[in-house]
Amino acid sequence: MDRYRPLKIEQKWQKKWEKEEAFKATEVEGKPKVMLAEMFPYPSGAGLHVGHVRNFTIVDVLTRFFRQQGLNVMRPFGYDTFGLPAENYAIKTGTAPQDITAVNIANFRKQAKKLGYAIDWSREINTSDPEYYRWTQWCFLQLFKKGLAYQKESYQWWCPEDQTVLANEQVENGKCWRCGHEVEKKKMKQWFFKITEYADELLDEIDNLEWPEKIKVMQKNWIGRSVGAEIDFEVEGGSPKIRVFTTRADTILGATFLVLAPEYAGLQHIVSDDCKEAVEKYKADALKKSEIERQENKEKTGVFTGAYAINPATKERIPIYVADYVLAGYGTGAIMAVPAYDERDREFAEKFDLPIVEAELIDKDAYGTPKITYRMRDWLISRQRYWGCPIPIAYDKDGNPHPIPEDQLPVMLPEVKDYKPDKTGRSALAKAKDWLTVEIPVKDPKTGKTHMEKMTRETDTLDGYACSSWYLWRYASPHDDKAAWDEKAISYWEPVDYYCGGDHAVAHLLYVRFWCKFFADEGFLPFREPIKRLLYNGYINAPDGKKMSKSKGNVIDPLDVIDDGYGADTLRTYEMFIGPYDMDAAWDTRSVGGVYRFLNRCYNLCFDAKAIRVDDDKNVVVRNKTIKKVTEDIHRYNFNTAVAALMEYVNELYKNGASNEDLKVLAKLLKPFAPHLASEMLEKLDSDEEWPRWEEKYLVADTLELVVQVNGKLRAKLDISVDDLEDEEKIIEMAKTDSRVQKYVKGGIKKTIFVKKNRLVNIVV
RNA sequence: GCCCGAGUGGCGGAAAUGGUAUACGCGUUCGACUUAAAAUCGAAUGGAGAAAUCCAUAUGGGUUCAAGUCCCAUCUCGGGCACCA
Repeated sequence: MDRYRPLKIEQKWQKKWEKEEAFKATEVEGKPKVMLAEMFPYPSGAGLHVGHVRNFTIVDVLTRFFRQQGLNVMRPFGYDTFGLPAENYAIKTGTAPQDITAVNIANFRKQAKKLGYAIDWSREINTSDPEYYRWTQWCFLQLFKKGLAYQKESYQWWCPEDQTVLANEQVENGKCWRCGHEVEKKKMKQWFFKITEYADELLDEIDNLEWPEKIKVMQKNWIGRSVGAEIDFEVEGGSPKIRVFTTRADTILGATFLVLAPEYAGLQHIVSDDCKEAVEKYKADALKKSEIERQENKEKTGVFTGAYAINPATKERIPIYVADYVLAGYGTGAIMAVPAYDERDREFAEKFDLPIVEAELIDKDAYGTPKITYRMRDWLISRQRYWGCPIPIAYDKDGNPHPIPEDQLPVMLPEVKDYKPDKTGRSALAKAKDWLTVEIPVKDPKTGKTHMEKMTRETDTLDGYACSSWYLWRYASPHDDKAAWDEKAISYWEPVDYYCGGDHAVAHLLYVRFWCKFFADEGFLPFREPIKRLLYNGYINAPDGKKMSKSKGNVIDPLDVIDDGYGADTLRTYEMFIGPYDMDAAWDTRSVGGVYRFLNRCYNLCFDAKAIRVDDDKNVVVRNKTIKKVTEDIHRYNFNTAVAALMEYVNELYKNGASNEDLKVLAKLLKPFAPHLASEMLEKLDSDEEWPRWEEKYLVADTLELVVQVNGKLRAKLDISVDDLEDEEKIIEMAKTDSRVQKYVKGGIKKTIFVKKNRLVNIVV
């Protein structure tokens, strides 16, 4: 008998699948489809890590499971290639990011093939391919046309290390999500997408999604809808009114002062002359403070403006302060302080010795107009970096932005020698002098005639999240040169049925939803939510329970596991067996060996002819139970217990022998997890791969085990026939008279309880 | 501080709906095969006890014939948000 040689088997099947294009997906009218995808990876130089393998294997198990059930399945693949690591490497070495990316993609592709994934390789996409980003630019122009891509001058997060602005979602605890450097606030003119336009729908539709509750809550909190009111306060001395936002308009009788954010527009008109110096100094200090300092020091600070407002409810004169605990970007940047009802206002009042009035509550609509405010801000999308999708905009001599005409797309990334941003705060694109000027057709509003005008190109590139906001739709027609996506193809395949990832809970997963709603409104998409079901998988940590990292030297390389002789099937099956897919798990090298032993046993069962037996009642029951358990477990994403059920089945077959049908079923159920070995087995058994069905009538054996409890404690187990289960009196009599039960019930029986479905009797004494 | 999760053997973890706690795997121990080792196969394995039995699902209460599961407190760990008016 030949022994199990994973690498040999795996090579054989991978070649076959490649040659046959075995997983190519085509639309078949009227045939039910399933589309699955993982969050496409950033192809780093380090290659696949065990986290990728977990993520991709979950998708692959479902892909193969649905294929075996005869559904029309699409499972594409792609690479999210724009981003800082490639650019930083380019700056350091002078190598073009295009070249580095090509090498990394080739490596990722080779590794993914080595894992035997059922990918339709004709649907491979890459966001930095001009054929792809041409359509990213097209998407931008649609948003621009509708005013949802716009420029605004305001204070923005700036990373001094990476020399670029960042979106709110990319600032973590006051630090840059990429390099970890502390971020600063800088007043700049930047591009935004108006995601707030869709805040209500993004919030309201969360409840209808089959997504993990955790992610839904995070998105809800991120959007942060507050229902309240805006109230105008007159300022003494004829200064413009101050409008505040509050969710507690009913507490207005207790409003004893106003507070403005340091960045409040029009602050200079309010401040009295004798306070000007102090206010200016406070404002300058506040802007200088880093976000970390602001977060760490929650001690209230502030300064009096010298001005007073009139409380419209009490008609009292109340002082106006400036303090950095009021945020410029939220509400109106001004609040009415009610120290009796708000903890922060009370702290401030106590520190500055301001009155705290326990006033009665009034009708909330008496003085304000209803207003809804969101915590979410518009999405800042311009980056002062080279390695991103160029923004298809040019400026005329007055600095007005004009869209690059669609027929001139793509705006190609120019070739440059030095990828470093220059000191002016502009990206390296500014160094491509020839590229910088462009002629754009402009329509004269008076004559209606079109003439060509020389303009200067935008040198910012798009946030990488823009590129990943529509890639799922590109999968429907990945080589389409007429449109970003084909209307017919997309209405067949999408929305995506299963999307799997372990990151981007708010950013990416909110942005795709936003773009989907926009393009649905424009008539380009026939659905308003892009992802039906989301599987959010956990991390795999090092054996010591800590995060894997190069510096700690605790990284497990999945390719090493394969090449050590365990093979891809063991690696895949192990990562499914490691624990519930949505929980973090620690790598255990010895357990990998356990899974290998299991697959080895499967191999031996199938290729050792001595094992063959004929079907009888007993193994048919076990077989049907296993089919049911594995099928239901995969439907519930309980991949770990599905593998455990297969192990139990194999143990049973080892003990009692396996029939031909037993082996076929084993191979079919195993295929989603260990496709190479299962294919080898099915070939030997001369069998198709069709997913087996179980029959309820085979799930019941003739004799059953009856559990007898006394006061809820297990005291005896009796063998009874199936027919006896119908006769409650007989069952209870059998239970009572059993010798093991007898000694506990001498004092008399109060009552008995019979639970038929659990085959259980409880005797209460 | 607020909002989510989660605490079960030596370890990773099982147990939809309250109904046989500890499936499956690792580890450990013993046995078979072998000159020997590895591999493989078989058996045992929550704790205490000679046994009958008793005690065990973070802790303390409660509901119930019956609680890992439901309710109320408390503790610990992980994640998210964090002056959002």
